[in-house]
Amino acid sequence: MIEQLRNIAVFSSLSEESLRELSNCMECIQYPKGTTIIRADKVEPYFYVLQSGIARAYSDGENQQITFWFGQSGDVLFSFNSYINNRPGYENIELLANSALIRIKLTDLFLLYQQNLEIANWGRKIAEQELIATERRLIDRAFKGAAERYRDFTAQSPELIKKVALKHIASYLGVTQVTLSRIRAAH
Amino acid sequence: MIEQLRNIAVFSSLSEESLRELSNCMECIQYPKGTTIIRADKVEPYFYVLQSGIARAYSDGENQQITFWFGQSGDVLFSFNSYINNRPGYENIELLANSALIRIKLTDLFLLYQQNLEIANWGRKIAEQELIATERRLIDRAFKGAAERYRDFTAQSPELIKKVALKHIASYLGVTQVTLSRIRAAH
DNA sequence: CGCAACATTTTACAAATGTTAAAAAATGAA
DNA sequence: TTCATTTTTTAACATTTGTAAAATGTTGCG
Repeated sequence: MIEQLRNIAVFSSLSEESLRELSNCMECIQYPKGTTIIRADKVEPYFYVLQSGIARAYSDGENQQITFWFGQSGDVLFSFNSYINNRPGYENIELLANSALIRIKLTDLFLLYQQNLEIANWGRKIAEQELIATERRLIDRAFKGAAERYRDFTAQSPELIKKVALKHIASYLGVTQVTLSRIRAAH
Repeated sequence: MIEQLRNIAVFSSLSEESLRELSNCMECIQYPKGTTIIRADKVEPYFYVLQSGIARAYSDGENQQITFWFGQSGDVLFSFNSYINNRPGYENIELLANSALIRIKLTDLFLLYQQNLEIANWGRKIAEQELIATERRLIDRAFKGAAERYRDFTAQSPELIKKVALKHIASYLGVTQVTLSRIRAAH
């Protein structure tokens, strides 16, 4: 188990001992494509790491559904508002492929944060990495047009382009599906 | 000093002892309106807390300057990329009013993160709060029109509307100044 | 296969926002 | 105050993006 975890980037910096403590709270689970693992308006009690598969987070609006995150192998996956504020979140997360996940109960994880300095700093770095990625997206929206964001996305996530419906990619990029089609047509 | 810190929300959760350790690394400084305290393309060696005053973070584009953050009393203020990755950042931060700040050298802060469990968790929560605020803005851009974002901004930050140039607020909201004027004209 | 369900593209038109330039208003310094 | 500078608004027009609906393409199942 512990050797297997070493191959997952998010765990690679942890010492043998911390990794063992963390692994005591872990479960491996597998879900089929189409499973919704996190629902808006519920407090989600687990923190997940996606070992294999694809996930997307979205929120429902009046007449639209906005995708604002995609996850791939190695990515961490959690309801921000459940994890941070212990409140129901605004995101649904569904699996777009059969997926293998590791999950950790938040109550266990928070206990570790209060007991283990290395794990507390590990949790800090997870939040920091998510933060810098999110802010980068906000700034990219200001400086780059939709066509450039689409090119960047295809360059950085070629597997997602193949496997994810374009309507989801369109809302992730902040445009309608019609606009994305126009971008793609302009080869 | 320590009593003074207790009144600043970001420090309020810390124990007497941790607060003393942290305060050993602190300096109070004052800068006049107009000072640029953090520059893009420099590694910024300090973490700041704004005791009083107003700050804005912006990035320079080809022919535009995009404001993506405002800070007020009690807000933390740091170059994300310096703090998280020890690399030059993409943001400039300038003061829009005479301001009093507390600063902590990052090298000292990182040492504390490796020594003090409570401070490590304090740093984790700071990143988490910034994360959830940033993600909320990204989602708001998808679900709300520019007029609604402007109304929300005026409701949540009435002091900023009074004191910050509208051109900065326009770019913060993701529209041109002309569009913001039109929104305001439609009372 | 052949159909049904769903995804993607295309078209025509509407609405929102951007661009540029100029006018009006506000600000700050002498 | 007065002048110069900067900010904000307004106007006219161009461009982008959105909306709705139809056409085309794709997928999976009986």
